Amino acid sequence: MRLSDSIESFIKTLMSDESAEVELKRNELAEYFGCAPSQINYVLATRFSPDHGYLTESRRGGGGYIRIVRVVQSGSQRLMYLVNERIGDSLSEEECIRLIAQLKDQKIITADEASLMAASVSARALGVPVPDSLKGALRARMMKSMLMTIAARNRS
Amino acid sequence: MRLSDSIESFIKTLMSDESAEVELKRNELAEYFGCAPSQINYVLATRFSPDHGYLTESRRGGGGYIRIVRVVQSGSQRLMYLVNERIGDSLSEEECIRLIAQLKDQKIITADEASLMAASVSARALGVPVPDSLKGALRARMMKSMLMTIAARNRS
DNA sequence: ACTCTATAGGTCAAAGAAAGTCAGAGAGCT
DNA sequence: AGCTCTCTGACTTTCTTTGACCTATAGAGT
Repeated sequence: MRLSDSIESFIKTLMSDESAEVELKRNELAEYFGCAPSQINYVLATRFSPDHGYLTESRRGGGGYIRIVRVVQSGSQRLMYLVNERIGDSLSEEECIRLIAQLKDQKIITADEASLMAASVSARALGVPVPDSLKGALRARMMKSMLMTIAARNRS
Repeated sequence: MRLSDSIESFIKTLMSDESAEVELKRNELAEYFGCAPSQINYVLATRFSPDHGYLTESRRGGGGYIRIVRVVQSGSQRLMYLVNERIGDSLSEEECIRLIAQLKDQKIITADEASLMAASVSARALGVPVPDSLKGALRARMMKSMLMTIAARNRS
């Protein structure tokens, strides 16, 4: 069995009891598995990425930590479809507006949240000297990031 | 638990009873926590700055003190201040997070809206090949755009 | 009033404590 | 062999904590 797989399933059992969230110390975990600390980052990158349905946050320095949150759960089908399939590498402002409107219609987000999202991807917000192709990429990433956090809160 | 966190919450419980103001002795507090006095300044700087919604004043010499005041502002005042004065041409991710957390604490936005905003300005969302200086500019514009949207809806 | 001194608080740089990054070595397949 | 996935180690970045040195103020003594 691969080390990465062991670490992966170890983390998953820590999370299994419905809490869907773990906090761990990178160095302790590395010590426990007798590997380099950066191995933990590798596992995070290859098995706990947003595409896998997880969000991670961390803090450096004294008392640092890594927190992993599981996001995929039954209810968020529509959101995960958007994140993994519908939204590719680029979105126009119009496409964003359309998707946001749909989410509002489906009551996945509130009207206030919809206008917030629209504001963030608006031409006004992105009015910096950046090529249009990159703006599209930016919108796609922003939308995915926001949809993931919506999915994260909807799990319950 | 980090020392800084302990000191932070200690100060906050001192303030919690709606007085919105505490006065303390730097040396006494340091003694109580068994740390260097300058540790208190660190906590003040990193957790009780204006961005965090606090003002501090102090006096040296005999009978010296440190006073911490939680700033109370109406929602629209706060939003206008942020848009017109605090946010300039550029913001780091950390600054955004701090300002957003502040708005949530003051109940100007909901927790869900806060995480949506944080998601949109996160490094994950802005992870396209664009120079850092432009990312800062982008965050500033996105924040303003979103805050204006919030201000607009609150006027009703 | 004026000076002196004890008593606060302020600053800053350096050490300590975690986590992140990335290039390259190793291992398993086809 | 060549490709892809794993794994490690050196180096980087960020956050915390401490200690040495600096500055301001009140009050006592003259």
